[in-house]
Amino acid sequence: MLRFTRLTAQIPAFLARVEKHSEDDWIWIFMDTNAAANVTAAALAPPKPVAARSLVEAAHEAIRHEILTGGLAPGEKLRFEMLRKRFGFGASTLREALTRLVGEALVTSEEQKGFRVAPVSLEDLADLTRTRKFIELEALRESILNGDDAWEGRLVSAFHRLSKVEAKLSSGPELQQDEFERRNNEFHHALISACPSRWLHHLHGILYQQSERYRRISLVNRVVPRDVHAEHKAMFDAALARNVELACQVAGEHIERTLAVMGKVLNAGMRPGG
Amino acid sequence: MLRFTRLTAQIPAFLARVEKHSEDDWIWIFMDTNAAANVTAAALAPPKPVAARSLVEAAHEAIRHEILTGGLAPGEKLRFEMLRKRFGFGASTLREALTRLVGEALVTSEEQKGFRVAPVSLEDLADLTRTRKFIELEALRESILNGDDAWEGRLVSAFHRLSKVEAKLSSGPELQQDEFERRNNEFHHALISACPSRWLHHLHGILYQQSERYRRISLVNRVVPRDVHAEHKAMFDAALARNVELACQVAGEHIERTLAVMGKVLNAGMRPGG
DNA sequence: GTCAACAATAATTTCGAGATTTTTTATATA
DNA sequence: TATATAAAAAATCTCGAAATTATTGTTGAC
Repeated sequence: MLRFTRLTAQIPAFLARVEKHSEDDWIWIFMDTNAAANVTAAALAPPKPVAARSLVEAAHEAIRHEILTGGLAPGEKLRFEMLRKRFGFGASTLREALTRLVGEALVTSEEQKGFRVAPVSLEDLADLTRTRKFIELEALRESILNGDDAWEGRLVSAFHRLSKVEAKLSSGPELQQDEFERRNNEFHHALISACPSRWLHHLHGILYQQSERYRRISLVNRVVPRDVHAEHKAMFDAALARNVELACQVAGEHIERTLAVMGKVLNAGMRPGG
Repeated sequence: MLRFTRLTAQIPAFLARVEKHSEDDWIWIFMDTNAAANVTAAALAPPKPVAARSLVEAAHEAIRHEILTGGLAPGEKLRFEMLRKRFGFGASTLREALTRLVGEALVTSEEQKGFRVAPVSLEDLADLTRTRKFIELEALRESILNGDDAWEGRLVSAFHRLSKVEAKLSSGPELQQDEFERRNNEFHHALISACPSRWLHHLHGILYQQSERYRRISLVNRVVPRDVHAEHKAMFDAALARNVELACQVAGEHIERTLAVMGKVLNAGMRPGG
């Protein structure tokens, strides 16, 4: 855990402010990732709170967030000099953070030639979606069959929290995107949380994070009106009713529809080099 | 690529000998991983040739090999001082190699508390096998449906090479284990190589490497007689005949049987702490 | 004008020392 | 004896410089 002594000794450039909450033992580091970033005059996202136990973890989270939100573009070369200026970490620290991201397939690396943000493509999106559907439906099936009262409790809670932020999202500005992603993740994870297979969860986690990347691209420039809340509610109802076939069918359609929407956005907005 | 200047400048302790083959551009580094290892008087494995483009890659390969073959035991703490003495790499290099292994789930890490070899268990083996079957059969199905002449060629070649080493394995000593694993991998990969999904291949790769670890444990102390060659041949024949259902059934049984054998070995040989 | 060899520049990779944190040991107190 | 606190030891984590490699630019020969 980071203590104040640690933070005062080396305050990296990326730090916006530091807070100590009395409720727990964590130090919250608010990162202003836009401060040193070469972003255009777009609206600045609010600082993302990160409870980091080490600088490598902080660097990992910071770079991951930039990749997911597009601050670091697909295919972009990740030079250490640039990353050092932008985030304020040392070379070895950055290197280890990038290696973690390679393991998550968000970054590619070639020996002696450095790192790049993993590219995106329509083909990859289609393959990813198809594979995720394959994994997620199996996990959902097992989860519904194994779900107990605690599972139902998690599901009800997650659905409620998601519904609240969905309501805000449709009316207000796009400030809530990080929060929406968090709760969306929470809901989808709750659905399959009673699946007993550790490995199925592990694989699903990899694919889900990948698809989050595409989802955020299509979220910022939404072109197709869509009632996501109704889709989530249908999944929620079918799961609680323990109707395996219906739940899988609805979830499958939900994933497919996401592909359709994202496909349109990518197809319209992607440039050859991007 | 490593040049000789690089090697002569810093010859790590793990180097046994260095060769330059004229046929290609690689420098072959023969690592004597037992030299500095605290192994007992067990029979020394022959040096494993590794074509490394960087020291991180060499360290990654070396440690991975030790974990797969049991030279580093499941659950064992991986202290940097020990690794430095044993392999001869610097701290940052080792750190990055371990981070790669964490991405492959062969090593676990806890912030500020270091790295450990990932544990093994009967539960994990059962879950792993079940998940691998799920993924591999789907990939096999798609592969057979999409396979062209080139795929058949790869399959015939891989099966032939595997058969040769299988014959040697049953008669001779256990010197061929690395080679058997390589060709076994080659054969199983050839079977599904016509599956067009990149992500299915990616996920399968993760699971296959994990199961290799358990397989090697059961190989060194084989207790159940088994005609592996016949099983491989049945898979080979069904795949070439484009009989999807039969191939999947046979492959499924093959995976299940492997679980049964490994389960017996683990159950008999595993100690509480190991 | 094209290509190869060479020099200059820029990037990645590696190492070891110092800073920080965790773990162990010692000491005091109830 | 058990518990809490403090000092000592051992481990991890981080940084920046040095070594190595890749890339770019230049020159000269054909």
